[in-house]
Amino acid sequence: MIDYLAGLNDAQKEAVLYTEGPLMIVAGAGSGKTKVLTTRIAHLMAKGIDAFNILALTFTNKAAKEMKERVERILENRDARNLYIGTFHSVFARILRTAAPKIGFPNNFTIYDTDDAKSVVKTVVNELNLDDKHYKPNVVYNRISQAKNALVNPTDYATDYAIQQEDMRSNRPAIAQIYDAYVKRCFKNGAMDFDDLLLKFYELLKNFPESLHKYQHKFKYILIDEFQDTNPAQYEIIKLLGAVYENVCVVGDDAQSIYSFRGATIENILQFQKDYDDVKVVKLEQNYRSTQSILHVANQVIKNNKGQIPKNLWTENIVGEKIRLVRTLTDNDEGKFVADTIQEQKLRNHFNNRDFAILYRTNSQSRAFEESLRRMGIPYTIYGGISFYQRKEIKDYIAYLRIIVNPKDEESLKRIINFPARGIGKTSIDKAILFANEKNISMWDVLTNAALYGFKGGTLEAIDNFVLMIKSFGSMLVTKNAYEVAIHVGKQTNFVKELFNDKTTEGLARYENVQELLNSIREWVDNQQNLSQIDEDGIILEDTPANAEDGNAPVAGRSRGEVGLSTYLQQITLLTDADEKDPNADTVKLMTIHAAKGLEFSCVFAAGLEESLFPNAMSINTREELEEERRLFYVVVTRAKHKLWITYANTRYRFGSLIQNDPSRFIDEIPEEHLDRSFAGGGLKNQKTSGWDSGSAFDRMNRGFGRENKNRAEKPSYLVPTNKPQLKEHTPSPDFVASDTSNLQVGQKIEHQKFGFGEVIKIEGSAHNPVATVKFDLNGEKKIMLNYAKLRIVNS
DNA sequence: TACAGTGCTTTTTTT
DNA sequence: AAGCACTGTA
Repeated sequence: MIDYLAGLNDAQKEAVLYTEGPLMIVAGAGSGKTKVLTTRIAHLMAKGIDAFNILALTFTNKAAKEMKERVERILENRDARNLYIGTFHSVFARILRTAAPKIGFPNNFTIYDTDDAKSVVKTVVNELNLDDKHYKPNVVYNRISQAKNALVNPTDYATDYAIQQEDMRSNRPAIAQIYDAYVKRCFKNGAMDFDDLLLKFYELLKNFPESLHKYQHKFKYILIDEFQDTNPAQYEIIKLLGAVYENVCVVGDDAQSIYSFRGATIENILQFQKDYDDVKVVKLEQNYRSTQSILHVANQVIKNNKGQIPKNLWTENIVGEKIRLVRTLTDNDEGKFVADTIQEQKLRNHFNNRDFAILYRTNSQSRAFEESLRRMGIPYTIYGGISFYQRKEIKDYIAYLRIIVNPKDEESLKRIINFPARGIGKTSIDKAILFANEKNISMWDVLTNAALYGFKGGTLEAIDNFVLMIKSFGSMLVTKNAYEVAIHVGKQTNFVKELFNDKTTEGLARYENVQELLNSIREWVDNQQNLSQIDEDGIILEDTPANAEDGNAPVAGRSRGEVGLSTYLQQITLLTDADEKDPNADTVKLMTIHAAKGLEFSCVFAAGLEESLFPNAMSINTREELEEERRLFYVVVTRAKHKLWITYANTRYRFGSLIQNDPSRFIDEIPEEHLDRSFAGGGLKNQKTSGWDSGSAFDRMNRGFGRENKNRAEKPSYLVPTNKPQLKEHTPSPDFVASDTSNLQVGQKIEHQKFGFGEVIKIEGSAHNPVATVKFDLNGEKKIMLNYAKLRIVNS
């Protein structure tokens, strides 16, 4: 083993060597947190602790994978394969896979992703005869999720005064009822949602002393990553697991707590110190990642938050360059600027694509960057957005596989019972569901006795055939692996053929996606066969590299679980789109700031620094929300190693119409001496010419981002006029004040800060979201969303 | 029953 | 701008 302590600073060493008793590591951004965690694990094992007794929990698969790999690298052997390193969700899911019957769930329980869960909410809302326009699945599901994360069960929910007050205030008094029905329905379906994976594991520990005892003694050493993002459910689980040995090591940074919307509470950091008498606290304050400039900016901004844990993050790195603050006229210009700058930096400074990240607040911002990067021929990868497994055709295919494993799963059953069309129409489906609800049995139970429930003729025949088919698939589970079953299903159901026969472009894409799914299942089976090993719980240890020579052959005598469909389904639901992508690929990375937590890049573009976008309009109502936005800003700044650009646009498209935003308040919090302001794109004030091709704009821009490109012959693309109508800049009246536009009428004259004077010629859209069409004297007709735009009514 | 056309909502962040 | 649900038509 290599000398793992070499290269650690004093604080890091202390955190590694303090192995017994509760330990809290306050790890500033870029302070070597992962290094400490992985070294600590290596140290534990060097001391002779059995890998089977070490549990490390992370929030993302990515983090788990990295930790596993780095421990292996330090140990230089394969002992790491026996460590429990994984996300909260995946580790608990694996344990629940064997323990589920104790709490009334089948071993083969289905894991519902967020879409599935919302679909169940919708079903339940409709069955309760409530209006799903008012009880929006999104809203209701979030509420339920919050409750679960706070360990509030339906009964508590219904009787908690504060919660009920809140639901009354939003005029949704029936959420308690929906929550109750939702839980019952999931139970009936033999399904757990993401939150249940925590909640049910907690219940297992709480209600079954023998289980608690077992895992308390199994996990003698516990490590928790990103502790600031744990929710109460996770906290209580950790507390239970660690209660005997108290060897609990938590690592976190209160300044990077950005998941409170998902139920995380910083309180856990304080609670941790209360729950154990003698918590050792180690602060990691030396930053190895960023330049001094970047770090100063981060430190200065976060100072505006109240009540951070006092710490002094410092670095020995060079001062570095100033942060470039770039204003553009539109979101598209912002995209062009970024793509152009990347191109230029690659040429001048020999960066690779992978050195760049474009980070933003919301996923919808990716489009402008995507377009401009594509136009420049710069390879990029977008993280976030819909994952492969969320595509409709993939979800449908997987619904078949789920039904085979767990026929009680009504959500999946409804998806595929009539696709491909087999003569079981909506009327029949509704009837079956009705019977199921009346008798409190599953829809599948109704279908298997269809004749009993009065189904007749062609419908009865169709149902019987369907049931027979699914049952025949089910009988394959014992002898066939996931791939064999999946292929068989695709053929027998005509699912693949149906897609193949659709020769439209989309149909072709769907067919290819399904082929890709099948390939990935085969790949998974191959991998599992090579390297799976099963521990005494029957829990499969994932991602353990093949190593036939060391005699660790897969444990014999088990069912085909390790390559079986059930295991496959369990793990793909917990996969996110980030897990499908290679982080080392030489591409520019595009992702939300949330998704970028824990990552670092040489060059970072923090985009869309505008009021109402960042900080987001949804999060400026309370001090707590705003501070979380500020922490988010702290996170994005500290992702950068060498160069940081902060960009914002004066106008951008939202829901198809233009809106105008002020620069983010966070920009004002950056010390001016660290900033290098510039402007990219046309529309300079007092500029008479209409174009973006004016020399002065170009000069200004040059001054803006560096002298290097002075000799540049060609104008960057965003300075070249497009065939779009040019915006004629308007200087707002000195007395410009936005008017109340709730009663805006057709025919009224208004002034817009950017577009100038104009007349309202149409008002459409809904009452909550009115859209005015305005004919501007200078700039022609534009659609303006009144909820966002600032207009001054000139006359009435 | 299927689908084409219409109108309405959506975008905060995710395991 | 786009996706979704609803409606009316064939």
